[in-house]
Amino acid sequence: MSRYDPAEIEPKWQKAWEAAGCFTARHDPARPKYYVLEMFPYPSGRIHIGHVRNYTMGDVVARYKSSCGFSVLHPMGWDAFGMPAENAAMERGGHPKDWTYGNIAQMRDQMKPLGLSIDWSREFATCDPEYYGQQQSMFIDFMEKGLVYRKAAVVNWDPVDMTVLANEQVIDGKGWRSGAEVERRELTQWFFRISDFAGELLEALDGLKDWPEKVRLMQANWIGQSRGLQMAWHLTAPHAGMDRIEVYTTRPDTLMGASFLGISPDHPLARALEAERPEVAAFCAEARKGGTTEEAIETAEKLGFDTGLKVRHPVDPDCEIPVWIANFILMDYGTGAIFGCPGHDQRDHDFARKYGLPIIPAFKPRDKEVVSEEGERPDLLWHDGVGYASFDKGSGPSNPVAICIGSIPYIPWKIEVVEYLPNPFGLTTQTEHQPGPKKHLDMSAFSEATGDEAIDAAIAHAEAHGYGTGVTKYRLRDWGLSRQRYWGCPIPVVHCESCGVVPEKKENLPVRLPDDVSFEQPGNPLDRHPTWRDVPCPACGKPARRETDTMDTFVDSSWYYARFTAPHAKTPTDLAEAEYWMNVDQYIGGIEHAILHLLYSRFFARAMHICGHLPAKAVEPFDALFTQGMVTHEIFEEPYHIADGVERPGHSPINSDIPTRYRYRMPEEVVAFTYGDSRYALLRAEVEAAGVDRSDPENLINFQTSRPHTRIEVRPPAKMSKSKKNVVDPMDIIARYGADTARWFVMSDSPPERDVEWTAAGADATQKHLARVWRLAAEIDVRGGTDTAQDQALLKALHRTIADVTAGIEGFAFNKAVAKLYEFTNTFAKSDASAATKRVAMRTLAQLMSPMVPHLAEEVWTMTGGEGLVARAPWPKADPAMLVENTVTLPIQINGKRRAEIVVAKDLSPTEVEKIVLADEAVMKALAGAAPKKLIVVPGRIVNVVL
RNA sequence: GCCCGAGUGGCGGAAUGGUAGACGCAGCGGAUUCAAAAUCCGUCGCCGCAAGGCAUGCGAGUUCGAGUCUCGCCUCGGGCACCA
Repeated sequence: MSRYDPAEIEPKWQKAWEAAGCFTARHDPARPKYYVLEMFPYPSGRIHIGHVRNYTMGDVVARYKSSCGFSVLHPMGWDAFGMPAENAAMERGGHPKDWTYGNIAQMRDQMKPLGLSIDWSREFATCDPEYYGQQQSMFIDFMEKGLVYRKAAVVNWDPVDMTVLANEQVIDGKGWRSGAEVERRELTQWFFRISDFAGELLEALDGLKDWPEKVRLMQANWIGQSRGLQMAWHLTAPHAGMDRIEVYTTRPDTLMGASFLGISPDHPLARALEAERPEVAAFCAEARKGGTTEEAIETAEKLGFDTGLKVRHPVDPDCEIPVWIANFILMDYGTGAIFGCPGHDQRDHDFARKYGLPIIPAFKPRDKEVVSEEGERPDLLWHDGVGYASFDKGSGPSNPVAICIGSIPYIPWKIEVVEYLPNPFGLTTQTEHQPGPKKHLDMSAFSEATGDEAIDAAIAHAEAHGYGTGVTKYRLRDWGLSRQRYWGCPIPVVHCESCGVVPEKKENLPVRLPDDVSFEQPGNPLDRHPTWRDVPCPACGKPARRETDTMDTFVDSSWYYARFTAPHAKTPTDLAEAEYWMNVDQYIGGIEHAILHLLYSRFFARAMHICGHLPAKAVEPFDALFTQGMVTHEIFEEPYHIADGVERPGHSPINSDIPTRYRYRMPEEVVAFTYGDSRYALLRAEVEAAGVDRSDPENLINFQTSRPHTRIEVRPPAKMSKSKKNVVDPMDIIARYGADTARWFVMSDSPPERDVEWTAAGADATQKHLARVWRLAAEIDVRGGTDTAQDQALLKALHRTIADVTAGIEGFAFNKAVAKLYEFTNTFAKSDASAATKRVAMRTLAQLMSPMVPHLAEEVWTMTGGEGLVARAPWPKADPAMLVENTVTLPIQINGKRRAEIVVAKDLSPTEVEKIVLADEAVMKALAGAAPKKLIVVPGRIVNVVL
């Protein structure tokens, strides 16, 4: 061989690793273990470049740790249940199972040429009955321990297709296929009691030292611990057997600003009124329209309905305030009822202004003025009707102090120190005409209270006067796991008229999904499958019905890491194996999983421990977490429309009622280009058919201009996702350049935690570099240097590189490790050191490169006389003696600007440095004979002369 | 709307509060070659002939010194409980 030929060397070394069993995880009590895991993929059909990035990172860690002497577990599996398989069955026919296993086979074939150090003997898919049967067994254990229960919960309901929709299937509040306005509907569903663990899951975050701070923060916010006041507001007249409304608030200090009480449309009182009065029913129906996501609810127009009922203020029973039903109040949060304080809450403020409810301030900012109308205070600057006492010159407003929206006072929470006054703002007249409380909490002791102190004081007041209790609540809700879909793990219970809900007997597990199902109608085929659905009761034997809901796919991914420690055990886990391999030492995955997947896994590990499936040490299953950035790409949407029942390309004709529709196009299907400041895309097939010369954007824009109605929308880069079709197939890079080029390419340049927009430019250059390393190795004997005097310099650079690359890999700074390897390669190429030394240096370089480019590394290792496999060689150690520098270059700043530099002995005393600095030409010139005002010497780093 | 991030040359990016732009890509100039490919050498933030000045999304602040710390904005991305 006379050149670098990845097509020849890559399969060769992959066979060698396999023959040597390099990657088989061995339970070896004599050695420390290291478990590295990348979040397993959904088998969409083809790997994309994001997978290559993710799995190469894990592979670098796995290979590095293996070289460091650890017994490494590095497994791979498939998160194989979920909606895309059902969608494929609906669109193209076929069975989700065939589609899924076909995709798995394809993706495995695509991953293997990457040369990942994966123990494929542990591979499984979550849709394997062997796996989901163990999951069902654990579900029954969870039932026994009271970790699972049923209750009513809302789903997105498509009234035309008569089916439950996932949030993803709700687009602008409408069903994705039917286009019908989605409703919120209640169903009885299964729940895990994750909220019982809220406090523990929150506290344990502190122990996760090797998790990114931002992930811990996101989880803490998600769990959302709050200290607040729960209290009863009594109805002036009992209604439907209810005489009070329980309200929870995190802002009890604003109690005196209450001007209305709001309840959820699903509150028992609202339900009662709904049954009595058609206008309430009509309002509640309207309020239930739209999706169930928090985003949809928060951003929907605020709607309210005055029930006519009134409640008494807990502090001032003479004060009666109205009860409204409002669409932004969720039954799931708190008690499903709030008191509205429009003076200090933006949402309540908007609501009050819309419906003409009073806005009553409870406090004012200390030492700040309150103003009314825009224009009254010319010394203030105004922005959107809000006055600001100070403005920074330039862009935006800051320091909002004097607050007024229109003529209505409004104080946001940002102000830390507030002043609670018995009669804030002197609004006596206003309260006489409006139903605000006339008695006031005496908050004068807190005239300089911060928000938190005032909240504590208000809770203390409520408890002392017996109208409320301080409680700690969590935002975290129980985990609804029921899905009304086929392609998921069946919930192993049977509904019996006499026995109720009965778990399936464990010996009958797995409850297998039936194969004979059709997806021609919407909805869950299990519901329509009598021979699968109708079974005898496991307890009494009478005819009964299987549960037809399946489990959320998050359940599957909440314990796969534990299953990898004993993937074929006859129980969910094998405790001896779990004891050795757990925890996952390094978990790697996308930031998009920062909250749900990781929180569910943390809960599941605890539940598994309670049921005896995991040792106590594994309740936090992931010791260290790294969240890699996403690979993004532009999204292309092609317009089309349907006229007279026929699909036609392009936008619908102007002035027609026909809607323009869009479909996604893959990057490879379009020619994208920039013209002026805009991005354009054309269908590749059309450009090619028309024979347009693509080398000049001018031609492309002319082609576009000739057919404006077909303009493809180019959306900004977003996470690669199959549903948006903005995925790039890495297979052609691998086929053309080899796996090592693909691996080196994704590890260089971008820091792994950052998102990258994919661009293929540079793969050529990457391969050139690898070929250069190969050539440098091959040429050592032919053109080997002769100057042994240079040996020491080369070795010194080598040891510096060992230290830097090791630090880079340890710190997940792969791009910096790669940069150091480039640097050393340049040093090596220029060095005229002896052939013997060069051989040693090159062999070590191969080792340092081996986690990223393992095939090339083996080849170079062998060429330079390395024994055995690099994969088995111990990681090189930097000799501390070789890292010592004797001199250092100190930049000299004059007034903070660099003006000169000096080279001094590394340990020269500051006093000596000062002497040299003061004698420096540039410094003397700047000083012009005067003494410096100040002279700062930072040993080993910098000198600053202040004039 | 709420929570969490990110923003540095033409591009990807580097920089324990201490020389902004390591390293790579692209570009430009040169060597080699009949020519090209490949390879090698050099150059490369912006303005300026130069001295020098200006530069890390925008505006303030702290500091001898700020890409880095603080405050306020802007833009983009992720998550928001049934996408995985």
